[in-house]
Amino acid sequence: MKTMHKEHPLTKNQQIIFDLIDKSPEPMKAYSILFNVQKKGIKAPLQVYRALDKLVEIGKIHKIESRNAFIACHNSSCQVANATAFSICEVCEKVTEISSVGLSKYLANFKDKDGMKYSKYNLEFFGLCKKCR
Amino acid sequence: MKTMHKEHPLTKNQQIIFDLIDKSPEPMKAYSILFNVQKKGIKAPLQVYRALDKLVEIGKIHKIESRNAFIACHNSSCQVANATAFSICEVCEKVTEISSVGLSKYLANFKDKDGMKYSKYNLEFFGLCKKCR
DNA sequence: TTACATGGTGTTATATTATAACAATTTAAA
DNA sequence: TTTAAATTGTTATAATATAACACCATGTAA
Repeated sequence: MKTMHKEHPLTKNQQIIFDLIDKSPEPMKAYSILFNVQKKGIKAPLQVYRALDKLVEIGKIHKIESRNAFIACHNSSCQVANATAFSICEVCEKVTEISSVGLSKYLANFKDKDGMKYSKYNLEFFGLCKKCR
Repeated sequence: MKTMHKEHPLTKNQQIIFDLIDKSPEPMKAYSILFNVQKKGIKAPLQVYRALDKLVEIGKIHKIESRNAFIACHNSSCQVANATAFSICEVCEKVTEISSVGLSKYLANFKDKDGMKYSKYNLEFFGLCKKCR
């Protein structure tokens, strides 16, 4: 067996916000999330950001740093929470999580000149998606 | 001969801001830049952001997306403006630009399942630097 | 030369993204 | 069952970034 993951169930706010992001076909921004969950009683930015922080921490969602937006993890979750790669279309802004064994192996084993080894990485590719090409 | 780059000289604001970033041992944030150049007559955020945008565009500086901070390019500049990789220490926040031929070749040639080819990427590694280990 | 296109500047105002601080409550464990 | 840890709700505010508009400098074409 590889890694053990205690499956903490999500709290109410976390679940509401995860469900919303998970259903979304595109990355969602924090204040758009806030707007969408206000009817469910989540009224303040902090409530959103706290849930987002937690969801990122446990690997259920990822932050697309270049877009300040959040997307649900589609790589069988937690295992890759610390090793993320995305493709981003610069025209339509479609974002796709990349799952390539080759890529993740390569990056996980990458050592720089100082022999520094990394516990985590985030890679964002930019280009044109099929549709926009 | 490989690629031709017309060397547009920097404008006054661009030069002031580039010099500041270039001298800085660590990535600088926009409002810290603003504070530091106010004595030179740059008074508004927009003046800073405009210069930053341009400097990023021409490859003189890079944005560290996960930190919202800017660092001067140390990879003989423009060639790699669209292919950036950094190592970030999660304790002391030291950021170093990675120049690895292997890595950049690997990423430049990476194709995902859809055969999508990318014009650009940004990679951020996280870990502990020598000092902090 | 004139005109006109392009890119840069200066300015005010505002939008967007994110956190501080504090009190109350829930949950999980010891 | 009391204690520690995490979560919540709330108000206020910090930090990051852009919109809109008027003006100016420079290069190019008529």
